[in-house]
Amino acid sequence: MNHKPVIAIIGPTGVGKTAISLGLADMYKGEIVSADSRLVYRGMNIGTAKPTLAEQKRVRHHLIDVVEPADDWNLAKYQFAAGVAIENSHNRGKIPFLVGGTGQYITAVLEGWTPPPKSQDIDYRSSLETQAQEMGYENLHRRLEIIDPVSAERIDARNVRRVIRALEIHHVTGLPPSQLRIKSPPDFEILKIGLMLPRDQLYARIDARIEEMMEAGWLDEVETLLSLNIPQGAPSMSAIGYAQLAEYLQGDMELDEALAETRRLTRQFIRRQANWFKPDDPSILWFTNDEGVEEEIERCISTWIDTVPTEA
RNA sequence: GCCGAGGUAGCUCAGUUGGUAGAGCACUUGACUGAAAAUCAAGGUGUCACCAGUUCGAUUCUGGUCCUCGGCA
Repeated sequence: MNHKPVIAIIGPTGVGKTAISLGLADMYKGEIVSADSRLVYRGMNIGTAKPTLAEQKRVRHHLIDVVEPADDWNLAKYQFAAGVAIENSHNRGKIPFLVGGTGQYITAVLEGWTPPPKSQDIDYRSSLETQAQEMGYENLHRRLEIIDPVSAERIDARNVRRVIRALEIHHVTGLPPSQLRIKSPPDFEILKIGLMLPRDQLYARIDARIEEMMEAGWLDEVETLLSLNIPQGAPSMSAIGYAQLAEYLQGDMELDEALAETRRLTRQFIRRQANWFKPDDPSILWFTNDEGVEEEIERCISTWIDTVPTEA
């Protein structure tokens, strides 16, 4: 198979990506490759709005439930696994639908980011974290200026996490990180479908969805996670809502406050997500998710498929 | 009804010894190449309750009015 179609369904949390992509994947013999940094964790179902088991059965899904909440997960692992999933779908003659709300993951896959292999050194990283606390963030940034002025220019000194990552890359590879920001775009035929809704509608949907999650037993889910003794600071437990409900369960916050905080953080998240995919991006076909969108998108996909070069 | 406290940004409040005002949060925008639901940055906002007086000038001082919250009847 030499034509490699990939259909990306993008949009903020709560806009309705899951429902629509399920219908589309059904219709076009697709498989869903999740692009979501929280759906990878087993046992985090309700609060992540993970597709149900029935839904996962209806259409083949990838990159859901692939690690434990205590495990390490990152962009490099995602990119590798997504690459495999996409290739396998193609080999089966299926169209992979890249669906999710993690802009970094989607962009990395579609643009073919190639971060240096094996550039992680957790010990070095934590020693820098200690230094940042003891000597201040300016100190680390000054060091970055010396080894890589280009990165130092791009990264705000106060963004300690990123300054440290840049120093870490240099420490492991011996090269300035700015020279390692390479893209090698994959040879996919890409269609990007964007789903959107006006902010106020989106916010209202989110508020309602949080209520539904609570009724569905979100608290119990968080309680179970707490019983697993996940290490402090594990990315999984930094998920919106999970962190707040954990605080409530540990007696550090009122439930009302935890839920209000969750709504607030979700709204901020929606705005941050919007930075990855802009309404004026000519490579994205945007649709407002109201009555009849699915038909509109189907027409659009059908037309597009006809233009994809096929094997002779 | 009396006594006390107060009315300043969407919210919680600070402040101006008289020169028309500011923090946090909310909200909006942006960055992002191995934590990304993470991390970080930038930004606007006001009849300073109302009316009058003193003053070159009042949100600030004085008087009155209205409203809110306590306490007492």
